[in-house]
Amino acid sequence: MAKVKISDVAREAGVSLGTVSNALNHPEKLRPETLKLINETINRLGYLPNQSARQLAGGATKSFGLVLPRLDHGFSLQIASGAHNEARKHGYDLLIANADNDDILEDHYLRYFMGTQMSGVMVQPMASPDWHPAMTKVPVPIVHLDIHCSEPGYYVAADNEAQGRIIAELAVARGARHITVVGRAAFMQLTLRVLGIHKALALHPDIKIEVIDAGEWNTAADGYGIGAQIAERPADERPDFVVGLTDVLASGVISALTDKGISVPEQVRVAGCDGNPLAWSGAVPLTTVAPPGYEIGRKGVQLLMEQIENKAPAKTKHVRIGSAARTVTAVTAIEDINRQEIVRPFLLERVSTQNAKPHPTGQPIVPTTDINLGAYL
Amino acid sequence: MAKVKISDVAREAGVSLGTVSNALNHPEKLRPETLKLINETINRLGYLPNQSARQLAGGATKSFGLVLPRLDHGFSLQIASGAHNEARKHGYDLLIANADNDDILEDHYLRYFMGTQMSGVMVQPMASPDWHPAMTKVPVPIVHLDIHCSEPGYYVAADNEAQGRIIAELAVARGARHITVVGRAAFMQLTLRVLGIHKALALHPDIKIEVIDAGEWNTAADGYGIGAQIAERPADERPDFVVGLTDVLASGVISALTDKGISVPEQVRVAGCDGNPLAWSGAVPLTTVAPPGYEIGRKGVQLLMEQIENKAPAKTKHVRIGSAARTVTAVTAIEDINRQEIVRPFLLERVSTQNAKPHPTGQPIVPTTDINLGAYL
DNA sequence: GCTTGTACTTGAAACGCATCAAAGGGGCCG
DNA sequence: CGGCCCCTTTGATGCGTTTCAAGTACAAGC
Repeated sequence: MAKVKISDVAREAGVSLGTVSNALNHPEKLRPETLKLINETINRLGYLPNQSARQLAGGATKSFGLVLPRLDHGFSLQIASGAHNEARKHGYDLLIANADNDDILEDHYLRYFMGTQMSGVMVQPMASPDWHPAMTKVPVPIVHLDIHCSEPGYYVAADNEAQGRIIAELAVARGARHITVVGRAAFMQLTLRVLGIHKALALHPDIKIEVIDAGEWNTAADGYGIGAQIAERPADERPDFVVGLTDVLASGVISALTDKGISVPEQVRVAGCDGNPLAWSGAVPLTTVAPPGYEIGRKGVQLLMEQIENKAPAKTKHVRIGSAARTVTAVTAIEDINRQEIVRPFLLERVSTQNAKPHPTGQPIVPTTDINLGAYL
Repeated sequence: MAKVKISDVAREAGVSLGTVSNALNHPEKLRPETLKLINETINRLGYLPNQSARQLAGGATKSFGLVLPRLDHGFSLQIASGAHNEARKHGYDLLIANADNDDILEDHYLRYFMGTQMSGVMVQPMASPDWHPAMTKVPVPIVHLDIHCSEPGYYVAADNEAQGRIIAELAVARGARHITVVGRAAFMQLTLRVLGIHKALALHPDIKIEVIDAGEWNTAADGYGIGAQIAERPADERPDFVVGLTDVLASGVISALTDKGISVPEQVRVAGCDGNPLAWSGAVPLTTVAPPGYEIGRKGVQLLMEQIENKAPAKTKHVRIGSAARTVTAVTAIEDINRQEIVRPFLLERVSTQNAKPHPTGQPIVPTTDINLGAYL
């Protein structure tokens, strides 16, 4: 069971080595009967091309790498999904690596991908991308997702600050007097959300605001714990509006409040912040802001293709994807037939299904808009 | 910005090519000062080793490939998480490919991984693994996850049939008279669940049972649609127990019923079948059976390691992981302080946290058991 | 029959690295 | 001072492909 190599196939089929290679890569160059003969031999021998050798000899392969901070975060999955579909559309493979919230690992996989002659690499970085100089010197297209900074490079991001702003404005509109933000702003995305919340509330100095740290992982369990803690306060010290920095947190809070006999949203309103499908399946609806993860992944691949196809690509390009506000609005309009402002996954799915999208999961609802970062800052 | 290669580093550092290679792979062989010089040069030049060349020259790399049918299915994510952690523990990388419910793609990525000189490959196959002969001829360790069949090979699976049986027995214990199974049994796993349900109910011919197809994707939206349909029936034609073949379906059903004014679980009980964290975050708890995805991923990697380390590995090995029943029981016991039998993610997390597990996500609660398949059939 | 052209096929060269036998250098002992 | 051994470094070799210039076979046109 030694490995079958191309020369074995060639010998066995009675043709030359180069011909077999052509059968694999340029079948149109071969006489149909030769091709058939070779294919039969390949199957008979169980030959599998050695990708490493292919890549070494042939330069880049048609595949992209995607490094994600975690796999169990719905937003990252939306990115993966969008990136996958777009990549396949261009005939590229997509390989995903899980950095597991570890920046050493993130760097590791990044280097791994860049060294594998990937055609392009995408990262959803955990922190600011102050890359080792090596990164920028390597001639592999790279796109940073869900983050923006002033360094040169390609970036695609949702507008996290706007997400915070929108949810805060929503709270104000609902007459909130006391807002509690739940979560640890460990990652830049979350930090930006908090920033957005503060900016929006700066216009309303009369509204009380507090931020509660939610433990390292921002899990539903953390949310539950804090929810329980909030429930035990005297009624007048209790917030009337809770914002979970992630939807999962918010959903934990809802569960705790409900368990403790505090009704949501009658007594306390709870909102999420990241449109995370993980948190959407519950029977109690959760108001949230939906960032277009799918679109971000898609646009990321498009930027990769752009860099590949242009000989002299732009040095820097910032793209901000779709206004979260519009998503909320659109779905809210539909949801008005129900009892309150709601974003639910199946309703989102229906919306996109009605738009004749082939497969509902994670499909974009919000149009993509390219906006120069400068216009924002 | 031409690619920096090892010879460039060697020339620049004034050492030979082999020395640089040693610096990368066997640093202990070098004099510390030489090593330091080389490392500095590597950083200065931004050298990144070409993985393809490494693999070509050096044989297999320490990395595993994992092909999953979809990324947005919680169970697959648990597998990925378990596999990832176990792989890292052994110093291996894990690369994930999304087959996107497409068996052509599944095959494609499988071949890709096998051809990349991966040390091992895992698949969660969509259908029965009647591989092309090529698969078995390639000397790369392979483990099939979440499936079992009689063909030779390595398999790790949850006991899907038992999952169905358990949920059906639960329904009987709750006094169900009319059970509705919701979902399309498109994949073998779901088929096995239905089989388990039928087997368990065969002992209770007086209980009415019906199966409703849920559309191609078994989404929450599909569940919602069917739930609405159930809600509109006259009360006496309505089931008193609904089983969603997936938790997502079940959660859609719950939402619909609740929306239509039918209370869960007072009027209709709804249960899931696959312990999918995606569906767990809601405020209305969902009874479900939790298959140990994390454990399956972990065990998969262990089997890979076994094949790698043993010169003459076993031809065939079937492993069934952990009883789902016990999970339900364990958590139910804890949940008794609340209002009903419940499995909720944060509670699961707490259980495992109490057990001093480092990171809660997807951690195993159920002990792993290796059981010969023969004992089951 | 010879030339030109067309349609395939060939095989050597290169891709960037790990490996390993061999060479080099330095210290120690007799 | 010579012989030995150990530690470090060297560089030629080969890994399995792709590529491409060069070759072959055959047909058409003169």
